[in-house]
Amino acid sequence: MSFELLSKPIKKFIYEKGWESLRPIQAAAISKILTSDENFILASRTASGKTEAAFLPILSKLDFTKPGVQVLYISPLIALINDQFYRVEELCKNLDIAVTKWHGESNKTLKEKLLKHPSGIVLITPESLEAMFVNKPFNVKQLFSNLKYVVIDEIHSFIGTDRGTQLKSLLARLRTVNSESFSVIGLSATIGDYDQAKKFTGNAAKTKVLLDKTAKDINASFGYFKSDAEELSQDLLKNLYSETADSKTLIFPNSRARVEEIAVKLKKISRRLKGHDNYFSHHSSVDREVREYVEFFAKNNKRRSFCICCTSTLELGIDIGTVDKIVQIDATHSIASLIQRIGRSGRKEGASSNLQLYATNKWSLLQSIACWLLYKEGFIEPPQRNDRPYDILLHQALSIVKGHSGIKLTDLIDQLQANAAFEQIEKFEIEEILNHLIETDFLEKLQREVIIGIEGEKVVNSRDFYSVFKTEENFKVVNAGNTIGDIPFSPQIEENENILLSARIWKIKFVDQKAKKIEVTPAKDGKPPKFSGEGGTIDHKIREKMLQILCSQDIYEFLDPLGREEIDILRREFSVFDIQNFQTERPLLIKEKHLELYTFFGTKTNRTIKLLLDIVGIKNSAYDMELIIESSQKDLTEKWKDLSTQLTNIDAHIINLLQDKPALIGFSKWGMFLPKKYQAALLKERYYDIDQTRLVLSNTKLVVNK
DNA sequence: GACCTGCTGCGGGCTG
Repeated sequence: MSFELLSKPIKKFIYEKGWESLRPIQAAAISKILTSDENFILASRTASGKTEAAFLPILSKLDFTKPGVQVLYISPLIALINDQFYRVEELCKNLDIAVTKWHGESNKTLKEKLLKHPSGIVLITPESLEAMFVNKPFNVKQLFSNLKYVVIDEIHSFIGTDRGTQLKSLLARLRTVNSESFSVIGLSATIGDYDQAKKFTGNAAKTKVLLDKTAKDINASFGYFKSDAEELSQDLLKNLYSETADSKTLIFPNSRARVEEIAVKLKKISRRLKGHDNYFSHHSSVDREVREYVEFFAKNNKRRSFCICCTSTLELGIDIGTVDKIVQIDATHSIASLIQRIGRSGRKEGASSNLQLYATNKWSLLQSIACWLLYKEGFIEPPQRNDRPYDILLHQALSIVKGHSGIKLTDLIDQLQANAAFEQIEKFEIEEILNHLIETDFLEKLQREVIIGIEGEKVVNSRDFYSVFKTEENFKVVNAGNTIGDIPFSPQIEENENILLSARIWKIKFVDQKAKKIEVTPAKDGKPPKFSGEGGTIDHKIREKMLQILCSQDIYEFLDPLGREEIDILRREFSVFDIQNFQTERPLLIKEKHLELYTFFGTKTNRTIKLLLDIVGIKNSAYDMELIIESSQKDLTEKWKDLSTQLTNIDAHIINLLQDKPALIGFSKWGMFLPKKYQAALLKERYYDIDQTRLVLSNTKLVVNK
């Protein structure tokens, strides 16, 4: 049915490809996109043909002989643009439609060609689009004034994030140069909140979700191997080796250090047992060219087994060919992440996914089970709220002023106020922030116009201006002229220390502090580099599920005997509390000298509770799973009832806190240039969770041990 | 006890 609606050349393309039928999401998207100008979110699992679902109808529908770029495809990753370029170009090859890659690593001559003859399809990153607004505002108009469609790939990676707010603002700015209006198509396999996804297009009322819930079969097994924090147990490694030696595997531990540990140790085992040598590591500290080689190897090798240990660098849709098995070591930090990772195997039609889970300590075991059960229930955590992004507004204000090289202050205010990304920010707030930028010399006022000020010049002319996220400073690791990767400096980095990187072992020969360079030679034994990081943000629902598991008697068939035994031990430990309702009751362990409150709340709620306890003067230290409280039970229960009253005055508390610890705003790259009041508002919305805390404080009953 | 992402314009030197 849908097929008949397509244009002749597109039908011919499908015949020639030998496709017997359209996938469900494609059939749905074709009939909807061809017959309306609404926005759509295409939600269906990985490798279900979403790219074609968007492009087949768009290519059928539009007249590409018209001047100007007709379709803008936006991706969070350069690697994804490079992959999609081939797919889109193949679709377009008989249609005489120009397809241009536009990102920091793409060919400049081809970019110039596009500027001379704007037409066809452009594939771009948000940062490159930002740069275009800043440096080539005239070209933005020339290229995109006739734009008909914007396709956003992996749209979940933008929703609720700073980068997403930036993109949303850029789309709003594109609309102001667009002669008619363009439609937005978002693609994703993991949408946690459909209403938020609809809002992302800038017009929720005009956005429809097309959903294909068909899931793949998954063969899952789960092993518990207790290990210490430094090194994995030998039993786990042996088991992992035998499970993966004869297949194409992706292994996801949760840190770069552990990636290196596993890659090196499995390779050692494999050499001893005369197995294959195709063990790789893939994460942000591995040199880009080395990573590209690993991706190339995986994609182009049909028969040989391989094993890539990786972080979330291989979580999104980069094409690495067929993978037989996914290994997850310890709990993912979100269900969305688990779904993306599972999606990397069994990509072929009809093939099922194979998942092997491991846990190395009791809390991670519990969290892994919670994630797995929530995954099977179909739960995906909602994205973070980002309703009043003052920091991104500040960044966009600088970007607009720079792009205009002078703009009337009232026009700037109007533009920001009309921008859908900032719709919840009041006009007087915009004025206060702009006035602050003028006072701090980021902007300079010349009668009615504003231009970039002295302080502003320092940031807008930097290469780092175009992104809204922060990056750490690294040292380059080099062996005989070959770059192996980039690692953060730590006290461990000194001559004659041995480190692991890129699945190999190195001895440090020379550290050049000035050039930020580390010379290394191959070695036999060593340790992973030290990487620093904040703890992850765990959703409330995962923690609640963990308590539910402890309170239930369910037996988990998927879990190995050691894992079941560990869960039994945990359940016995918690049986001293008589928890009847896992949603409203929380265990409070009374010890001789202190109290241990097992909150089973999400990370942000834990943070907020800790802040409130500090405010009322209850000495405490916060850990992931528990709050250690140094006060009497009587004191705590009395003040607990009163904690929520502190929430009424939370703004003043947070402002005070910021005076003492200005570094708290460090999570936001542009937030540090805001007035303190707005920094506090950012902290309140993004670092703490006031609403959830209010809710749990009014509902939660502390249950003490028998 | 975390992970990830991207990047201009200009000038000078070199290659074909």
